[in-house]
Amino acid sequence: MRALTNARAKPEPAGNGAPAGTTWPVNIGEAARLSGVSAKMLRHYESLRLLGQVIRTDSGYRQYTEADVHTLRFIKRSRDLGFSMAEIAELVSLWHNRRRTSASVRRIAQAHAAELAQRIEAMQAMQRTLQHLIHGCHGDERPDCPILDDLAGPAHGYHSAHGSQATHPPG
Amino acid sequence: MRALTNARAKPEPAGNGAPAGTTWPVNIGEAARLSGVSAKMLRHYESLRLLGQVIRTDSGYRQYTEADVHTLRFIKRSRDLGFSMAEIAELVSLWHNRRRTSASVRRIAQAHAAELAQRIEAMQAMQRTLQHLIHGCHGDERPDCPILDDLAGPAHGYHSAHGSQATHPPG
DNA sequence: CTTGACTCTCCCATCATGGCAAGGTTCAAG
DNA sequence: CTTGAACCTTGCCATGATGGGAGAGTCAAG
Repeated sequence: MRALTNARAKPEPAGNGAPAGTTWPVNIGEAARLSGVSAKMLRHYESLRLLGQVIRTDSGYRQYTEADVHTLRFIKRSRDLGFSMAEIAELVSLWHNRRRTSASVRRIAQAHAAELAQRIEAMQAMQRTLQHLIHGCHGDERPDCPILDDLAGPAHGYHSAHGSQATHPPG
Repeated sequence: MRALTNARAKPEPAGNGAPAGTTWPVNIGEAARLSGVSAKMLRHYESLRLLGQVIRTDSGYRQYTEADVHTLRFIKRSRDLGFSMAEIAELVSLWHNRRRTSASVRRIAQAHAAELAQRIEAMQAMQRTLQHLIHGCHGDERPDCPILDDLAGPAHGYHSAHGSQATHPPG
């Protein structure tokens, strides 16, 4: 038992973005290399139904077609833009659906961008406070430290903006 | 068996930030309320050795002192600034150590701020690309969509910045 | 046939957090 | 004293995306 179940007969010329001498379909390692996604993740994505059913050889090896690898690149690029797997599942589905509307795609992107903006803002708020605290700390060998004062202080929510007093845990 | 192992005898006046009639020590629920950290997390932090050993009643209930709650507020504030638990462990340790140097505290804050900056920048890069793609998508009922084109395209790394062509999965 | 590279499936870990279940404790009201 | 509500306990499982590893099977070249 070692004949391939599908394809592998004709070494198609490959016109996508793969190295010249690529013969399709490819094993998981090659698919990983071609798509920039780890083999581990390929299996994971498959379990999430992002790839449709991947064909197998008789011995159970996964065989990825050009279309699969193209989809994997799509997924990779989407991940790089921060989309969640759920969102990517939608995007892939829309990509495959020729009766999609660009509005539905745009909606997903917009929602993601909005959430991204929110997270960025939250992190920037942290950043601002941190910078303020860092700026106020002399950073020498002495123990007095406005950073600890702020973390410990009841000077809560805002940055307290004045010199340090006692900064030892009570008790 | 229901006498308390420790304390609870004298209702100390409480001079920290707790509601007026608070008698120390308090149960986990009250400590959670006072610190803004969930009871679940209190147990978790304890398992991470952030609190020292919390005292118990004979029946096993945790008893939090004012100092404990103060530390919990410290932790909460640190979490709100995005510090990891590992970093917080260090910060708490420094806070308790009166031979600390402010430099060591500052170093931790600085490192965190730097990582934060990096993550913000990465997200902003995503954001920029997304905004660009969203901007280029008319968002109507037609299927043509530069967003999908980009995700699918070999126009990789950058934003391709021109109109859509074929955007169907190959095969 | 052996060897090394590759692949398979499972299970576990991350990090901070939440949820649920089954059982014990406390305390006030009846 | 009993009962019930509200609280507490431990323990396990789940998240989301990813990595690591074990143990076993497969493949191609020497």
